Amino acid sequence: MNDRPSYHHGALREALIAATEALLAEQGPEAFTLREVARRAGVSPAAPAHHFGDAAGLLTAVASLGFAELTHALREGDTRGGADALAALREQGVEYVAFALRRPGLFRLMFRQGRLREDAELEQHAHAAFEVLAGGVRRAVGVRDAAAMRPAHWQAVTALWSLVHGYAHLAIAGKFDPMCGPGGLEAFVGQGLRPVLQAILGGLFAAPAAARGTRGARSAPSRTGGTR
Amino acid sequence: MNDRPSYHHGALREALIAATEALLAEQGPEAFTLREVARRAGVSPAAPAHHFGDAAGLLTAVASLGFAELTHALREGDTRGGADALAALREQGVEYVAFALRRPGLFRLMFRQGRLREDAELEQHAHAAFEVLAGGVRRAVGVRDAAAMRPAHWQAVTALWSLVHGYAHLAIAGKFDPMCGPGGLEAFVGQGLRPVLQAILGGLFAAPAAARGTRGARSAPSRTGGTR
DNA sequence: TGTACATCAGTGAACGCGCGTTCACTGATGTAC
DNA sequence: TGTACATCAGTGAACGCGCGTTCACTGATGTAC
Repeated sequence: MNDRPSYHHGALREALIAATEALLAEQGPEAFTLREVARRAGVSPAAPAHHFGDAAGLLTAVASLGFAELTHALREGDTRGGADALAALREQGVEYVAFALRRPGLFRLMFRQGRLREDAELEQHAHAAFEVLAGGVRRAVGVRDAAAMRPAHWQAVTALWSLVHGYAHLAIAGKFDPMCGPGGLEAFVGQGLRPVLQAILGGLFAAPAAARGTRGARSAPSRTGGTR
Repeated sequence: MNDRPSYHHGALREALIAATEALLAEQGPEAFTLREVARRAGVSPAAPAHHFGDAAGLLTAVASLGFAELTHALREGDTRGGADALAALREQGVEYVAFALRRPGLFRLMFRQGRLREDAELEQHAHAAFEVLAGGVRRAVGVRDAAAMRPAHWQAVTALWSLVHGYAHLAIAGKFDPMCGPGGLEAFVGQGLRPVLQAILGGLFAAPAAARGTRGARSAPSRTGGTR
């Protein structure tokens, strides 16, 4: 099993993370075992313990990197949206779903209870991703910081997050396949997600229902004209 | 192990399903094993095979019942909404999330790939639940049947489904806990979900973006006044 | 109404499996003097 | 510049575990005549 030039691996930590990501991509979080990852890294089953303690430690590190990558993607979407706050939110949503479809196994791991351990770095990275979204909502409603957000603003954040999260989950689970038609899932998402996000953002930020809480929605001019 | 009055159990099939549901409720789908369920039913590990073939068979049967229960709940929401099509959709959404929070383990099982086997009854029950939602959208846009639905209508269906699905998943995963404040998750959902759904429905069904495809949202009167 | 017999629904011991983790160990590396 | 030695990062055999499934079996039930 040891056909390395040196007795030591040299970069085992990184190799184990890479092997885990590959396994997640190929077979999902259910297929993860410490032994399989050690096998892929060409190392004995006991070796990972030196770097990650146990299986949960390794998975937690990988999930943490996943959130960092998601944060990066969301920021890119935000930037692409430009000065139009709603367009920026919309592009964040597109990036969220694109990330999940690009890395379905990793995405599912990131939200899997039980396999991850409590970890300060993981929580920090997860929070950073959330903050990009919350920041986008703040820009859209003209609120300075988190302390100034009112319940309706939090509701808008949870609504947007829920929408893209659910969309990603259902798409990964193959639930949209029967509706896809020619072009497959990719075309379906590409054509459907953006306008839907746009419409929802219009409803969320233009109607009194979202801004005031439990009052009913009334006619009101939309705050955005849409950028495409 | 056999302290039953009779050698035969009498209603083992039902007992196994009940034991599985209890296990799902207590510890989630990850904790499910055939042996544990047999143990809870007071029966030998080989007994379930007579009724369900194998572990996937039992889980599939349970998931199937879960979809039937979900369908029932959605219909109740639809009815509660009354003649107002958007209110009916909104109440369906509330029911969807309520179901997931009431039976988190079962809900997660229902959307877990890998643990379920392909099964006609499962698919039929899952489709029935979906059809309640799609039917609600049809009523809202005044379309007769599935064949008459245009892409924008399917987009509305996927948007609503995604929203409540993601909301349920994130709530179950504890992601909303930091935002809950006093009253906990239940109050948070109760106060936040309904108005958000209302606002989103307004955006989805009033704005040209959702109705026409990729055009931007424009100012338009909301189609509903809200019922609370 | 009784009896023979097929079928059904369980038992419980045993199978092989892969898992995470432990253990004493050892080769390589780095550091102090 | 050498040398002793501590520390680090691996090995690989072994541990006990719980799993799903198999197997020959047996007790109970139902049916045909």
